[in-house]
Amino acid sequence: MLKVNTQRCSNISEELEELFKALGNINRLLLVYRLASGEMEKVSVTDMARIMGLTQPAASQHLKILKTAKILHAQKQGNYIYYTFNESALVEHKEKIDFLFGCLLLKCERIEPRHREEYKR
Amino acid sequence: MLKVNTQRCSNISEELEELFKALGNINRLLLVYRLASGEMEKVSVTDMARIMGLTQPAASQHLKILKTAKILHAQKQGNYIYYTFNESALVEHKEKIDFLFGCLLLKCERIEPRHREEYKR
DNA sequence: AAAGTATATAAGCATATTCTTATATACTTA
DNA sequence: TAAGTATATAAGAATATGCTTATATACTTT
Repeated sequence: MLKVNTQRCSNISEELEELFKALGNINRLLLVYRLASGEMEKVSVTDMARIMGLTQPAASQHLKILKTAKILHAQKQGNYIYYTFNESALVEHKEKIDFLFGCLLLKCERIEPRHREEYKR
Repeated sequence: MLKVNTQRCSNISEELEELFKALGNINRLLLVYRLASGEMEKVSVTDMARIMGLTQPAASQHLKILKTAKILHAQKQGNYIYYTFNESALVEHKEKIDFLFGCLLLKCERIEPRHREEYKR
């Protein structure tokens, strides 16, 4: 039998829940893609509001959620607070996702093919 | 400059939004971990209701969300409809996540270290 | 056929999320 | 100092999510 630490799964679940919730919003996810694509390397509240067609408080609230979930972090530069990727935290997030999908895809391989036909009611 | 297909990012965003929303709920995420850990290899509505302490309709609704997001799929076996991992879709989900985090972590490396000190208001 | 079991769905309530407007704070510039 | 700019937060409205109860469907067993 595949041995997996159940306690670790439970802890990681709570940590991943926040990450998935933060990324489970189209405005936040599109912003992350803009940063990831290299289109822009940092974003201020004003930038996000303009780019995503949001009001300033809405953008501020979205960036706060991304910061709390440790996807972005804030750095003051001149007159602006720029949000950029929180590299160290993102590496940890990726490790948790890889652990989950690793277990999960390994598990798929162990299920017998004869049980795989889809059931449609 | 790092070249990334912006249209692909936009399409993947909408696909990933549904995945992240589906996984951004503690009951659904814990269930996925139970399946991923090997603790159980399939789950019925009745199983989920019992295990997670939910009513039968609540479990049915959660499993529907996981099915719609192509994380699980349904297969009838005997008296039960069992939900198991949707392997082919999960492989695609993982590729999208790897694409996002790949761009994103690559982007991190390009940001100069001097801009990395955290700003706390 | 009637009763029991598994699942799904509808409708409504409770809570959470996302937005808005209004306002506050910090800082910069005229 | 006063005005302007960037950001945050508070409060409330609109919408979405997650639960409940009630009921329907499909199937199995007595």
